[in-house]
Amino acid sequence: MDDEPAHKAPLPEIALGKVSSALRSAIEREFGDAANAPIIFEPPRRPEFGDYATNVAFRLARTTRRSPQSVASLLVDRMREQDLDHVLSSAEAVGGFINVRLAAACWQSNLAVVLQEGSKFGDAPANGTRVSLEFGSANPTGPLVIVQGRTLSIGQTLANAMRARGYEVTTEWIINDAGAQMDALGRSLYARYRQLQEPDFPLPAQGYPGEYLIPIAQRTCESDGDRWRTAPESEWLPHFKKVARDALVAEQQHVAERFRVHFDRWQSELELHESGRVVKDLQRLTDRGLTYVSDGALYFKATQFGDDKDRVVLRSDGRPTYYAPDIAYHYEKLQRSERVIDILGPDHHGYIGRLKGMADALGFPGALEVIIAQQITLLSGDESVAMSKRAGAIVTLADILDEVGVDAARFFFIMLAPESPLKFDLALAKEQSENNPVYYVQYGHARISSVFKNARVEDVQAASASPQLERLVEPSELTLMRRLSALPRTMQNVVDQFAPHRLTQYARDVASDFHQFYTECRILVDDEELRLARLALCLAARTVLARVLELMDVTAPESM
RNA sequence: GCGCCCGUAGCGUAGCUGGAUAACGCGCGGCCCUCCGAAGGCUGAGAUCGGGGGUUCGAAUCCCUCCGGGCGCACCA
Repeated sequence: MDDEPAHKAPLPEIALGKVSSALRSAIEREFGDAANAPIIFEPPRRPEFGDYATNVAFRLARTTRRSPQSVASLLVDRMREQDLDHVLSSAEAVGGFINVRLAAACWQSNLAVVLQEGSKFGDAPANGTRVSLEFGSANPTGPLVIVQGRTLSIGQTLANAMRARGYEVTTEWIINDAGAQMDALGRSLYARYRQLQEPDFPLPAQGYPGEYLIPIAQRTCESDGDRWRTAPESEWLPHFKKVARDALVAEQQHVAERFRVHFDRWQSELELHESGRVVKDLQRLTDRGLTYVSDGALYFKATQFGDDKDRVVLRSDGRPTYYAPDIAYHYEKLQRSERVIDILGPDHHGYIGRLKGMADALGFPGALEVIIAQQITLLSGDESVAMSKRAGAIVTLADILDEVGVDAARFFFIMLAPESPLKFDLALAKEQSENNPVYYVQYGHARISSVFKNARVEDVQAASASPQLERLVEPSELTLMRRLSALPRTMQNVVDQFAPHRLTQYARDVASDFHQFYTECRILVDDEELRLARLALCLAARTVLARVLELMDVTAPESM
């Protein structure tokens, strides 16, 4: 039972476990094991209700036919008869809830752990689960636009958090470089190329009118001259498709890196076709009797796996649909991962059914999870801004980065729950970038750093060795310590719920608790024990802030 | 018509497996720098949680229904 050194108070989780088992035995003694209600302690909303609270008395009230408050009072009395002084500073029954406050020493022990683990605090050991996380995957027909900023931010932050919590994550992007849209792209580039000589040369009707193809056309002209002007389409089209595709993919990769988003794999759809895997994996479905031919087209029996309707995979002319290479792509991902996660835009939510159905059909039921990131409405003041590539009006992600910077953009894009629509007011983002909450958090980090600059070097070193932490008893100190201890739980929550916005919330909470502590407690006091203890708390707070910012790929400045 | 997401203070949002007086930021009113960074802290006003039913000891949260807004329902990608 006593794994911990005797001189140290148990960590909060362990202390809470002791409180729980004491409560459990009190329940059994009073009500017998017929009343086996689960005891769940959770932090209450309001701090005056203690560190943790449980509603177990409400559940017991029914079976025992007593009021929740009388049950809670009785149980608290019984708990007080047990020796819990070393873990509990108070326990009381209020309105049917049982509220407990842990001994300050438990939080101080936890602070020592933060100091000891440093930048690793919050990590979980490897759990042997391989995760494929796909996001981004914009069509290679234009520059990345603002909408992609959201999926990129969510995806990368989720990947960071999952890795920290022990998952083996592969981030991936599929390049949709096959199909009719690439013909349209090739023809659009060709038109831009011709326009260098003949300004009236028409853009194709279904093409991409954005000006971003012009510099690519100019480069082509510089390298190739006008040799393509007289060539037949059968010759120039494959060339221009490839040139446009390569240039745009390179630019997308460049912007992603600038946005601090990194992909482990870039999968070309064209390559899936050319390697024969698309056809092979369709055959796999056919072999299982999961396809049929109707009106000359090959259908996958998606309705057998919960989809609304069966889905065409091969058109009546033999060409595969968009869905076909996705089967090959997902089959490969499913084979090498325990979990496959796709982050898609809202325009793809009709696609979820057939994706999951396909995973089931291929023998991986439940392995595929889909996150839908809702739409961004782009505004400038009161006016909406067109974002359609086909309309030619583009606000690129690179533009946004130029305007507000990577830090603010990354933080902003994950501030809202993914399923919540995001209104991005360009004018506001430009004018009020200083009001962005990211600066509040970064300021906290810079402020702590500043304290260390003012402190003596020997003190800072001594502080990292967990000095007299029992001197930390002020309310604002305890609040901050409790907050820091929530980092591992918060990170796990981000991972389990696909909720990166909890990270931004937590970062603000940590900064807020620190600022309050800073206001109420002077750190560099004459009393050496107290000074070192408070420096230790600052060190831990800075560690946690830096960690959270790191998970979001936002910089943690020493000064600003 | 069917499906998915959203509707919480003037604005933007949070609210995790249902819990105690619904939280945070911006904006608005007031207060706090002889002292470690005021990009900060404290405090006030401001919410019938879109409407109506239901389940429950208890509902912003779950169920039904209606109303708004967005998106999707292809042999497009």
